[in-house]
Parts: sequence; C-alpha cells; structure tokens
Amino acid sequence: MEGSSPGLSAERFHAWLNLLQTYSVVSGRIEAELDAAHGLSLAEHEVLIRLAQAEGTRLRMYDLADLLLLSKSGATRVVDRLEKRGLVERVVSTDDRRVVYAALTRSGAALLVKTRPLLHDSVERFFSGHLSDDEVARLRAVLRRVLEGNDAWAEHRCAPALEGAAPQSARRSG
Amino acid sequence: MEGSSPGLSAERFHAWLNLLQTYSVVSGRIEAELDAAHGLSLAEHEVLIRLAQAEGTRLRMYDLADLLLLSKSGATRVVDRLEKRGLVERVVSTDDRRVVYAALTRSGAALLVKTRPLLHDSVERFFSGHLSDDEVARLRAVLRRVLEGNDAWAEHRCAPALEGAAPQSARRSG
DNA sequence: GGGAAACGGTTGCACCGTCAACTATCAGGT
DNA sequence: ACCTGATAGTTGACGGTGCAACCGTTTCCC
Repeated sequence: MEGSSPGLSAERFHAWLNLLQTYSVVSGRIEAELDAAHGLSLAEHEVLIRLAQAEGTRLRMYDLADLLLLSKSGATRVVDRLEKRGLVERVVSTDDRRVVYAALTRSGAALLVKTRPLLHDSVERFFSGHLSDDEVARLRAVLRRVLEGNDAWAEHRCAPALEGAAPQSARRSG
Repeated sequence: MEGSSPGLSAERFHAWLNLLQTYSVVSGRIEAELDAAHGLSLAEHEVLIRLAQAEGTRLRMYDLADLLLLSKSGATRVVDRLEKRGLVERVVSTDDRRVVYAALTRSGAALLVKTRPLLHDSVERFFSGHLSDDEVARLRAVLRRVLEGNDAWAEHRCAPALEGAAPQSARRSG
C-alpha cells in the first residue's frame, strides 16, 4: 500500500505550492500598490479594464462575473462598490429587462487612464519583469494547458485585457 | 508618450492573468473536493501537513504563519478552528511563555493519514497531471525566480511538504 | 533592579467573497 | 392566456482574512 511513488510526486506537489505562494506574494504586492495609489483593489481595477475594452464600454453582469471568475453575487458587489464611487453605472437593458449592464462612466474611464500604467508597471515589476520573453511564453503555455485540463480555458477571458493601451478614441461600434 | 511597447507587455500581462486564473480555478476545485470529503479547507489541510512534518509534530504560531504565508491573526484563527475539532492543540512553551505551539493531536494525525492521499490526488488531477515532469521542473524554476525577485523565496517554505509520505514512525528528534 | 523597546499571540472590526434563497423577467408548451 | 421552468440579478447570513490595537512576556541596557 505504498501508493504512487512519493519522491516523484513531491516535486509535482511543490510546483503547486510554489504557484500558491507566487499568487499570494505577487497579488499582495500589486494590490497594496494599487490600493495605496488610487484606493482600488485588483478586482475593481480589472472590472474597469474589462469594461473599457468591451463593446460600448459596458458588460452584462453575467459576463462580467464570467470574465472575472467571480460568482454572480461577487460581481454584484464589486459593481456596487464602483457604482458608489461613480466609476461605473448600472443600465437596465431595454431588450431583456432582466439584464443589467455595468457601464463605465466618464470618471471611471478617466481614472482608468491614470491607473492603468501603474498596474502595468506593478505587474512587470513584481512578476513578469523577473522573466524573459521566452519564459513568459512557456509559462503561459503551461498554465493554459492546466486551464484547458480543467475546462476553464476561454479565449475571451485569457486573450484580451490591455490590448491597445489607448481606447479613449474610435471605440464606436467598429 | 507611447510609453513601453504595448503589444509586448500585453503578452507579459496575460501571463499574469493566466496565473490568477489558474490559481482561482485549481484551488477552487481542490478545495471543493477536500471540503466534500473531510470538511477541511486547503489552508487547514496545510496546517496539519506542516505540523506533521515538523519536529515533534508542532510549530510555533509564528512559524506556522510564516509557512502558510498568513498573517498572525490568520494563523490564530485557523488553529482556533482546528483546535475546536480536536485536530490540533495549543501548548504554551515552558522556555518562553509568550510562545504557543500548535501541536498535532492523535486524531489530527489520524485524519491526516486519511486525507493526504486525496490531496495528493487532487493536486495531480487538477494541476500537475496536465504537465510533464519537465514542464513541472521548468514551472518551478520560473516561479522560484519570481519569488526570489520579491524576496519571498524561502527554502523551508518551498522545499518541504509531503516529503516521505509516511511520517508516522521514526519522527523522534533525529 | 527598573524602564523601554521588541516580540509572540489574540481580539475587535471591517472587507471581500460565497452560497442559498429570493424577485423579476422571459421562453415554451398546452 | 396560463402555468412551468429557465435565466439575470440582488440580498442576507456567513466564513475567512488582514490590520491595528492590545496584553503579557522577554530582552536590553542603563
């Protein structure tokens, strides 16, 4: 009853531990920096980014939750917070009155313009800056495979974010 | 004012997003499985594991917090929970009466014997199972570098855990 | 020895997120 | 038209975590 070879699996288990640790440390640092600078959490920040990139700078709550890997209620709450600050507003869909859009407000967009460079910079400084382009690519490939293995890979979630760093203009329909 | 080339940094930023997603998805699955099976969270599980591996199957609260990358209060609370279930007990040090040891109880050790294989299995199934040994090694190396870059690499935190899957015997001093 | 500072741990409070239950709306079948 | 079920979102209760303030202990240094 020795089970699966312990020595081998230890190495594999450590990789998992290291992932947890990296997540914990890096996200902690980034969050601290963002919070100190603008009082925005990582999740809040990501909401703004996702909205900025979306068609019409708005998203259904449902899609937002999906994008952020958050529960429905989680999405409700993060939007609550942002709405209270006037960075986002809720708009009920006319097509389907169950649907609520979270829409980026003017001041939300304005804030994002200021905060995005810092986020970029933080991620680079605390994370990707320690890696070569090649390593980054390999890392992505590996993580992608894990996500696929968990049926959690989704192009729309993993591919976008941060494209075209200046979305202010020419966002009209397309 | 174009700043750092956006296209390049996008790729690097995505790697970060993918790390967040992988953490979220995988830890969610593992946690669900552990919880369903034994009512133990991932953090609680790790406490038991760390204690089992420690000298005398006990650790100072301080060290425990460090190992788990938890705040002091976080450690207090997770031990509270485990103590309430009788899996762990607090022992005040005689050397230094400020110090409190969290010590694995008999039933804690017994439970761990049953749960550890499942944890192993979960990690393999949801995470490392999707990767080759080579990829695992590369991943570890990369994550380690990021941790080092954040002054967060610590041998005692990253190396141990899960060594010799049968610690029940011959754990005496050494 | 006595006071100050450092240390280890716990507690109060607030935040963030989940789950389950709920409301409201829409779609389908009869 | 009506009832049923699915869908989108919100709410309330709750769990887990961090921070700051706190207590008791130890250490340092005069």
